[in-house]
Amino acid sequence: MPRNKEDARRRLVTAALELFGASGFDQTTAAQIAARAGVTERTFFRHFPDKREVLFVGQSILGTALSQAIVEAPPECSPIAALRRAFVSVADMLEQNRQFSEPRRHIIAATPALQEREVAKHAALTQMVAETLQKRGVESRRAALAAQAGMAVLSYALNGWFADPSSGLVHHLDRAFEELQGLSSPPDHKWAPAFK
Amino acid sequence: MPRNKEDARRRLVTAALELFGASGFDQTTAAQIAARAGVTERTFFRHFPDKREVLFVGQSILGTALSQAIVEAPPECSPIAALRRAFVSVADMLEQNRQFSEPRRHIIAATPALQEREVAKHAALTQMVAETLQKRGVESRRAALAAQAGMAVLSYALNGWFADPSSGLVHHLDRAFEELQGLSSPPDHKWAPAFK
DNA sequence: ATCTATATGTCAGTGACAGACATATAGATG
DNA sequence: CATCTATATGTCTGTCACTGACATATAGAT
Repeated sequence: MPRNKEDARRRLVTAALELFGASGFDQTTAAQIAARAGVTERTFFRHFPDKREVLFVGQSILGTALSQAIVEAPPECSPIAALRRAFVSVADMLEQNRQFSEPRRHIIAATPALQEREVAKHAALTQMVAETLQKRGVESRRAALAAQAGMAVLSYALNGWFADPSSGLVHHLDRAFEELQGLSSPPDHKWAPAFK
Repeated sequence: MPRNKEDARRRLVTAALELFGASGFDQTTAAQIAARAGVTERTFFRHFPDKREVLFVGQSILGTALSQAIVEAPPECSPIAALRRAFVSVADMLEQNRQFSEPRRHIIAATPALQEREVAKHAALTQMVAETLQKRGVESRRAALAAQAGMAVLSYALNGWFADPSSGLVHHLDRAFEELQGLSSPPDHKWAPAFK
């Protein structure tokens, strides 16, 4: 086999992360990333279909893990309950990657074009979750609605966890699902209505 | 005042819609759109920050209409109830634009780059909705969750309405909100659990 | 009739990305 | 050990999205 492909990929991701963090996404050229990684611009675009994509590796891993967990949830689970189990099952993986996703978040937060891509990835993941719910027998459009509500809960929990990592991600997930149930209650108790 | 600006805008949008529909988004160049509209490529990019944006005019109108309706909902409304009122209040506007949004949907459905932009616009709208809910006194992250669930319901209803325009959009909205409530019920009654 | 603000034209340049073709290297094969 | 091969990479060239700088045209105010 030829020159080490995966290593070049890793070098490209690392170089991109560093340059984006230092100079910003728009001010960093694909050629610069390639140069720092010791390859050519053309090689960069052989590894990633476009400049943004270098920041979105590993999304597919999360997707397949989620899919598998959803399928394996007990059949008597409601759609939301199945999603809850799945999210808890990948919490560990997410907590592991925190050191990588932390700087990534800052770069994305500073770049509209990257936010657009992230939102799209989120939507794609949601789509995959919806299709997996269908395999459990959930009707198509109902599955889509459940997936969107569930992924909203996941984002909610992740935001809370990024702000406060001291309590684990699982704890944030529990609270977030309780919030979803409380959403239709009148706004009397102004703060979280459903927990202690 | 100088040459008619708004008219050039409209010609550009029309030309883009026609060319995208005929040849596809990727195969259509910005210069071609400009030529058909009787202006220069440079002028195209003075009216639209990028090539995709020509298909996303009028989103801001919907946003402001939604915001206003949310603020004006009775204070005793739950977040979801406030959103429901707001959606119903813009249903008429949406039904009016159907002839425009119909071909637009097909073009977007055939172009990943446009789907990405649409998802982003959807997210931006959701963000605006969340911030408006906060003005009603809904706590920040709870507002975000409600906005996402609510916008999911809106999409659900719009999809149903596009597939079956015979019953009005308001009817689809009613059904969609009932679906949201039924999401946490066990999957016994396989079809919509909450209505008649 | 002139004057002005604003829309548009013109020109040149940068950078993302793709096709075509050549070259280099790790490992299989003899 | 020499060769051979699949695959990764380099090189070159081209298209197109998008931008800055500067010139020009036009509808309306004076």
